[in-house]
Amino acid sequence: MSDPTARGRVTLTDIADACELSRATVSLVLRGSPLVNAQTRARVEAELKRQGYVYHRGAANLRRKVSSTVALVINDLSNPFFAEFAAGVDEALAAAGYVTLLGSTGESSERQQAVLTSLLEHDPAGIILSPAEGSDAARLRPLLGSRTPMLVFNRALGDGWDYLALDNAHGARLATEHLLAQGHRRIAFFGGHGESSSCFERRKGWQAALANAGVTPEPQWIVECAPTRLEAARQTGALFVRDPAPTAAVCYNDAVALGLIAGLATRGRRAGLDFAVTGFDDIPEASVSAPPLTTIAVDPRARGRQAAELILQRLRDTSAPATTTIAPVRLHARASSQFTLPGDAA
Amino acid sequence: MSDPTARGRVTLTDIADACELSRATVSLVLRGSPLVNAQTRARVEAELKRQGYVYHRGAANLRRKVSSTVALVINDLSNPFFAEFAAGVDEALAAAGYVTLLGSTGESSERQQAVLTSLLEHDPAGIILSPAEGSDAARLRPLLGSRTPMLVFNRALGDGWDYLALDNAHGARLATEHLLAQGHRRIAFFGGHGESSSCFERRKGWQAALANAGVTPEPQWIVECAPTRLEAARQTGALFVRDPAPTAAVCYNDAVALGLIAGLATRGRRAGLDFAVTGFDDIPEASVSAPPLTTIAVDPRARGRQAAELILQRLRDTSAPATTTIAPVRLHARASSQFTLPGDAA
DNA sequence: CTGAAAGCGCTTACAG
DNA sequence: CTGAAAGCGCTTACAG
Repeated sequence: MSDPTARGRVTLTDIADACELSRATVSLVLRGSPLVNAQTRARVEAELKRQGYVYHRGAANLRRKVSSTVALVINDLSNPFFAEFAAGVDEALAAAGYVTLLGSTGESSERQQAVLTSLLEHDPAGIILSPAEGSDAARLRPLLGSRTPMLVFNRALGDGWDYLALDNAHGARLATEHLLAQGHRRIAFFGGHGESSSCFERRKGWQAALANAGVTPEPQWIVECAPTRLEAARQTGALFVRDPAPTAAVCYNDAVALGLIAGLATRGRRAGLDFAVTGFDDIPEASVSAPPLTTIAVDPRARGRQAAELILQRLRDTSAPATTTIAPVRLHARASSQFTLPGDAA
Repeated sequence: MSDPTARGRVTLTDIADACELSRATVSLVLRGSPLVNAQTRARVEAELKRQGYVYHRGAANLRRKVSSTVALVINDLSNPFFAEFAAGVDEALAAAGYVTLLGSTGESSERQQAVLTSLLEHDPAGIILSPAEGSDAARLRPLLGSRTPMLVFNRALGDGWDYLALDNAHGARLATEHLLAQGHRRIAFFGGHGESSSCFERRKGWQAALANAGVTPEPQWIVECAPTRLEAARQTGALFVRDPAPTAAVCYNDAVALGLIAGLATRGRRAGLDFAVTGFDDIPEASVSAPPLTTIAVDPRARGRQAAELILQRLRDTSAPATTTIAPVRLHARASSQFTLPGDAA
């Protein structure tokens, strides 16, 4: 069994036998205990290398009743926003010695239940969840019990869990104020569904900025649509059903904004030149679209690192009350909002 | 201990005690054995639910000497190409009942060693590795031993491991032929480093297509640069140092192509109108850039699913010889290559 | 159909 | 400084 190319796994017992020591002593060497005699240690380490020993963290964790993994459940990795987020999470978890268990839900709350069930069986120390649309806290609670702490990201999900939120209201407010500063008054809120908490909050920010500027939004300034490029392009016409129509739109997110830009082009209008558009998220496409998109940057990678820090902190102190953290956002002005209304400009 | 909100974990023993059965019987219920009396089963299942029992797959796997995880090691999740790939991998692994252990290397072969070491300690059944640049098979081999099968993606990495390759040569050939068909003869190969296997293969395909058309490439038609937008923009001038200059360029990848488009614009040239550009990858930006980018689509999500299938197959048959699979690619023509040379057109 | 016993690979008091 | 024994949560022959 001392042949490194042998079939089976090399275990602590193999090393102990080869060194004529007990497993306990080898275990101490493995975890760098100062108790072990230097010569003994050297002998063991040579043997570990010689046999190609691989530590079985699962067995150790079982015995020690600890876990060295954190589960990350994401709607959809092909969304660059979540991919960046995941990259940030993994980076920070790895730095802290944890391994990321990945799960994705495809925005289905059914799959979310299944994915969480499966991941929980792998005994994660904690969970970072970016909830699928229509997630139900009541169905999640019995699944999670009280043993496994969870950090919810991006979408509110009821009490009892830590929550990392984007400052949606503030972001939409920044975008709206930016457009107001360029002389716009009739500013639409375009895209998204009112039921989603992020859409709701962004509308609130838009509304607040308008109110602050003495503008009362008309009902037809709010256009709902699924947050995809295609749907947004299709709904573009809804902005122009009544006269006078909006001259600018704060979009629910970048996908919607890009769709709107395309929809405008179809109607012979050019974003940035005769209509002003802002997005939300600052996805990579935003910088290369035609025109480049003014948007609200949320730095998803930094959010990922932040989420990881929050859950690690929670692992250290399970008893502290659940906390809500609001992550900053900032305006990234580009050409799509360049169109100003000279008449009204300050 | 029958209180579901109790501190500790609910174990098989808790359930067995509550039902006045042995752990063996409860274990059989858990895994759906037909041996168990229907009433007994019902009783146990009620108790499992009542106590909020969560299966500890790690303990079961330890005893059964199996693993239900696969490690996925990716250069960089913020690259949408790899994010899509990861999404495909996770989708297929989850469907097969495996959980994905995530690791990322940031294109550092040092980190890659560390990440693999850490992941191996979690006893994955197999590994899917998209190697960091400059990966060294000789350093990887002792790490992996012969116990853990690995599937290498995208970059060749020596023998003994399964390999899923993109058909780089064919893709570059398609792009080149596309440009030839539009009348171009002086077609550059722009970007990338010759040492990287993917760049080398793509150049080969470009060369073959040119040779096939009776065109002998001149040395200055090959411009090297780091595969980033910025570097490509900086190197644009190198295409035009000698007269007659190329009228079209096959780019190493989309990032480079987008950089070239920007670099051209700086010099007053417009891709698609007075110069033809093709990319490689079909990243999301390709469809919204100005102009939209003609590129080679590799469907990274499908590649991810394929990679997962390949490693799962390997888990079923460890003894079969290592295999190389070449994934198809296809041309996605858009506006950036629209520029044709009327004089030479067929 | 159910139970007693051993064991997966590791760690942790406790002795000495 | 090292070892013997028990145990983490589960499964697997083997009895009965």
